[in-house]
Formats: sequence, C-alpha cells, structure tokens
Amino acid sequence: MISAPHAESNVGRGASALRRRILAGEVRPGGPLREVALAAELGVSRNTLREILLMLAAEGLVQHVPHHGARVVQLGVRDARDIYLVRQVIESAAIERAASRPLQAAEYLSAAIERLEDAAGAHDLDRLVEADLGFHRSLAAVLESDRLTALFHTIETQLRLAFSIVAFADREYEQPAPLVDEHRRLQKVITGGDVDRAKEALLDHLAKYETRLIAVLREQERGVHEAP
Amino acid sequence: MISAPHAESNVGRGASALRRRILAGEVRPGGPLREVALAAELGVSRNTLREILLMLAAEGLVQHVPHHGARVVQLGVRDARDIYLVRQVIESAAIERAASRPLQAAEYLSAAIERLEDAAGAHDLDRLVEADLGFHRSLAAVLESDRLTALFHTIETQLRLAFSIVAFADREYEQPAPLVDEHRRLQKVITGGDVDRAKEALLDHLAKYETRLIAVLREQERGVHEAP
DNA sequence: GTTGAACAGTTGTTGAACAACTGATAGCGT
DNA sequence: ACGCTATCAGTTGTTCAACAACTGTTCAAC
Repeated sequence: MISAPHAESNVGRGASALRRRILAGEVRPGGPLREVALAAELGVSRNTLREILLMLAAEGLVQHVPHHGARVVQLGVRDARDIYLVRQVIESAAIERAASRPLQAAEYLSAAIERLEDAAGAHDLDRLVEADLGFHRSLAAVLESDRLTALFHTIETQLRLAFSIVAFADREYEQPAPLVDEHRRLQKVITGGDVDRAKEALLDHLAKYETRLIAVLREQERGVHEAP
Repeated sequence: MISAPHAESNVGRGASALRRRILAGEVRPGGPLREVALAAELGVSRNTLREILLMLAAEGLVQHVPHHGARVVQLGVRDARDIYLVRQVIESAAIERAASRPLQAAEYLSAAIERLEDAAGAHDLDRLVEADLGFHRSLAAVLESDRLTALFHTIETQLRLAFSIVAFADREYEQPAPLVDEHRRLQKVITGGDVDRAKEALLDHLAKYETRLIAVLREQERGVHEAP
C-alpha cells in the first residue's frame, strides 16, 4: 500500500508547462497555438496536446475556434468589465459571510496581508502581484464554496494574463507602499464588521483597478486597430 | 459567402448525445463511463470520446479520477449546499441589478412566468422543471455577465441531473399551481423595486428547495451506505 | 491467513494516416 | 483592371492500432 507518489500524467505536466509559457508571455494574447509545433515542443503527441488545450480552455487561458484551433485568450474591455463584475459579486458576498465568521476571516486576511508586506519589502514585482491577488483569493475563500472558488481561480488566471502585459504600463506596482496600505485598510474595515462600509470600500478598490485595466486594454485595442 | 450551416463536429454531436443520455438517467450517478464501450455506442473513436469526456467534465456532469476514468457526477449533500450558496450569491446580485434596470428585468421575468404557466397547464413535468429553472436563469441573465451565466449553466445542468432522480420522490411538482404562484410572487416583489424584500423572498424560496433536495440526497446516501 | 506473483481489464499515450476545412495564390475570362 | 473559380499548401478534425502503465482480483505458495 506504499502507493508511489503518482508521477503526474503527461497532460497534467504538459498543461502546467503550457500554462507557464503563456503566462510568461512566450505566446502573445491572440497568438495561435499550432498543434504539431506545440506538441513537439512539449514532447507529447498531438492527441495529448489536444487534451491539454481543452483543459486550458476550461481554465479560460485559451480559446477554441472551430477549424482554426486554439488561440491564447485576448482580454478585451468587455472581458475586463465582466471580470470585475464577477469580483464585485463574489467578494461582496464574501464580506457578508465574513461578518458571521469574523475569526476565520481575520485569520485568512491577516496572513494575506503579511504576504503582501513581505513582497513589498522584497521589491519583487511578481510576488507583489501574486500577493495582491492572494489577498482577494483569501477573501473569496471565506465563502468556502468549491464552485465560486473555481470561478475565482479562472478569473485570477485571466487577470494574471492581463497583468503580464499591464504591469509594465502601470506605475502603481513600482510604489508598493500605498498598495499595501490600501489592502490593510480593506482588511480592517472588513473584519470590523460594518458590512455596508466594507462593501463600499471594496467596490471603490475594485473600481479603481477596473478603470485602470480598461484604460490599458483600450490603448492596446487601439494599437491593434492602427497597426495592421 | 453562403457558409454552409456548419455540420457540428463529432465531439460536439457526441457531447450532446452523451449529455442527453446522462440526464435521461441511462447511466446512474456514480456509474462508470467505459471508454471503449461508450466510444462504440456513440460511434466515435476513443480519442474523440476522451475529448467529449473532458468537455462534460468542464460542464460538471462528469468527474475524472486518474486511472479510473470518468464517472457520472454524484451530487452529495455538500454539493447541494454549495450549489444553493452559488444561487443565492448570483440571484441576489441579479436582484440588485434588476433594481437599476427594471424594464429589462420585468420583460425577462414575465416571459419566464408565461412559460411556467404554459408548462403547468400542459401537466408536463419535464417542461415544468425546465420552466422553473428557466425563471431563475432569466433572473441571472439580468446580470449580463458571460462568466456568471456560464457558472449558472453548469449549476443548472447539475440540478437537472439531481432532479432527474429527485422529481419522482418529490410531490411538489405534481401540484404545479403553488409553484407557479410562488414564482409569480417572486416576480412581483423583484420588479417591485424593494431590493431587501425581494432578496428575502428569494432566500426563502431557495432555502425551501435546498432543504428538500438535501433531504432526498441524504436519504440516497444512506441507501448507498446500507446496501453494499 | 498472509504474502506475493501472475492476470485480465482499463486508462494513458503514441504515431501515422486520412478527411475536411481555410486562406491565399494563380490563372482565366470579361 | 476586375471578378470568378480552381488549385494548393497548411491546419485542424478524426480514426485506428498498438503499447505502456496502472488497478483490482485471483490463485498459489509459504
């Protein structure tokens, strides 16, 4: 019964590898993912690669167009609005629930804040983005809903994809102090118990990032339109 | 440019067929889906069948266990709680949004009510279940969020799966009049504009069905436990 | 009775092959 | 120059047959 540590399957490994590549920007959003070439690069057969692409499609990293294969998802303004609407819905609900289980919420969020402070101290941009997302993931986790957590995960992935482009264009992350402060304020008002005020603070916070992301995406869309 | 009506792909057709079979109860929840046999029955190759299974897994109809293949999802009490939590979150959010676009909400919901009345008049149980779900789908549609709509769709599918078993055990649907009335009341209070009262009515409604579903699932789980 | 080794059934994965579709190119007629 | 269509190369969709890897079971040996 010493069940060997289950070397992950090829599609699992391949999916991780491709996910990493895409998030690293090795294939630009909208760019095609050719089956034969990718299969060779990942060292798997084409059939296996197709399964990998299906998985990443379910994760929202990849888009399937019939007879044109898979493309890396390219977020548009419409997607950004949708994503932030979902975040409003999920995270607001989490705030409501946090009010009825304050100790657990406080624990989750303070741990997240610590990670944010560490990342800010290390001047590591990737870790900072990660910790920012992590804070909100912890908030969503208060709901203890597998399905909402899964949805939040796909959204997180898509945001990471967007950030991998946006981060350079956004000065905010270069001055991490106010970002940490703002999340700390969020934490306090959420664990404070005043649901309405907490929700309001959250919506403000999200709206700020939404408009910022949309601005960059608009710029990008215009660029695509201008340069054929 | 007369682009022929795109005969659906094999995996699309196969997925529809298998979905229909599962929802028709031809494979009982928890039952295994053997690749070779199924591929033969659906008239596709095993590779294609695997893609089909991945799609249904993304839809939440099928569950993948490494080296044991796919099983029809078997909802447990925990799933039922989660599903109804998600419905609370999504439909409550929809009610809030409905307040700011009352004409559209009224239109969607009244159409849904009409379908419910038709189904009730026809004494068709399947159509009644469908119309019940349709009412709530219309409510969720007010959010106009692709991602939340998609999540709601997977939940709807899982509920259909559960109902295909539960409906027989539940007398409620045999007397459709109160069911229609309750939804009509919901419609009125939602389009009425009093968000808090509407939410309260919704939560009551959902809680009723949740406890009913959980009761049946518990019964079922006990049955499984007793009869090896 | 426990251990362990062979076994049959199933999933995981591969490679090659062909069909079907798409977009682009080149040629034709006007 | 313009529009049509025939062809073509590249890509995806799908199949097939085979083998490797894993699982639960059966059966024999101790």
